[in-house]
Amino acid sequence: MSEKRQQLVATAYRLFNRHGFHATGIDRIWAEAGSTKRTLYRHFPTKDALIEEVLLARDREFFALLDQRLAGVSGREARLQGLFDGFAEWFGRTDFYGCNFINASAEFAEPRHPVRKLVMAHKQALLSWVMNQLECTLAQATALCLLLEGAIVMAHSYQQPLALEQARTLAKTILADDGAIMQAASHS
Amino acid sequence: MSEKRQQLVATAYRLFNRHGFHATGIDRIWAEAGSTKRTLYRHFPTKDALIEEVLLARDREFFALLDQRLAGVSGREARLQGLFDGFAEWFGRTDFYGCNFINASAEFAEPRHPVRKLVMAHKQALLSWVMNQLECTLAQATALCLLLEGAIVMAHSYQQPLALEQARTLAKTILADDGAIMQAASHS
DNA sequence: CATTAGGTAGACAGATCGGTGTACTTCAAG
DNA sequence: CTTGAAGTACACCGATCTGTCTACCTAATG
Repeated sequence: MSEKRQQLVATAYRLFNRHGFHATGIDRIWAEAGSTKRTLYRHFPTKDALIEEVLLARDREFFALLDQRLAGVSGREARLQGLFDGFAEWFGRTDFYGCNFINASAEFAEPRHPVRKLVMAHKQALLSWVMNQLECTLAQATALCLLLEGAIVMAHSYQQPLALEQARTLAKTILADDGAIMQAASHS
Repeated sequence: MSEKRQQLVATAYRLFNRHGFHATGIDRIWAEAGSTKRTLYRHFPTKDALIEEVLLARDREFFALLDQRLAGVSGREARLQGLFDGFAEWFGRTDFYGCNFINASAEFAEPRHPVRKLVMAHKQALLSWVMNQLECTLAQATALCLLLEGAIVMAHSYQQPLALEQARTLAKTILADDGAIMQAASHS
């Protein structure tokens, strides 16, 4: 693990968040990372490869943060609260620019594009994570993810981060219901 | 209203959807619209102005489609069903690329950018539209929008359009509750 | 000592970007 | 008949884009 490589990924992550993937030029990334173009291309063959690396790093960080927040917390309801507390803190950050993977979906729409596959893999991983960590059915986990994604959009596009609390209330009823309500609406 | 102008907006809308705003070049827009660069710049001073016009047109079309679907439908529950039916049809279209305004948020993050202001205006309009058309409280409308936005993300980024049916089930309980549940979680 | 990976510096390429200039045509309204 | 708006065709501009090139430096490892 090279130090320059990490700085390049971190800088790219920050710039991609702020300005988007296509609007961020390679030159700005290596310049702000305090590196050179040759070094960047030594580590990443193309810009797309750098984008993929950034998303992979964010995927790891994201789940690490969630795991860390739920570590030692027992009880399904308490763990649900921990999950939403984590999102609340995320939304409150000054460098919150929505979900990187939702944003990536906006710029890479073709289903066969590697970036798009990373998006779907990340979201599928989140679904599985919720199902495992909150010990619920697939239908419940899908509904919970729907609420979380909705809250992200409310925070980012509506600029209403507090809608998360409504999602939290709904989430509690979903888990408390033992899946009775959601089972009927599950088609996936 | 010029014919060429409409073709330019329609083509730009299609290309922006498929490839994103920054990844779509001006040259491709006028070429595929069967026009010329000079004509494009006669109608729109800059590319950003074209983007804004495209979003404004989509905003008008979006609410027109919703109004059309709810025309003549009476009863709050039936109107809610009509709204979700409209979204279901939207998700099923082959040219579904998620919500243009959510996507615009990904590429234009600065709050003072005109495009970003259009996004917030559109989402605020949707919130008001839901509140008026479904005759509900602000808290209920916020929760319903959260469910709709969540369903959009599930359809676009998760590739699970059927999660919309879970949102529909939750939405019914929100409206049936007469706002009791949501009132407690409302902070906005 | 030799090899190799990582980093630096800066030029360079070919393409594309958003946007402008000029000159000509068409056509409807005053 | 004249004016002006709309459209066409195409050259052109400076800037920026991703990516490659050569050449040299440094440090660790075998």
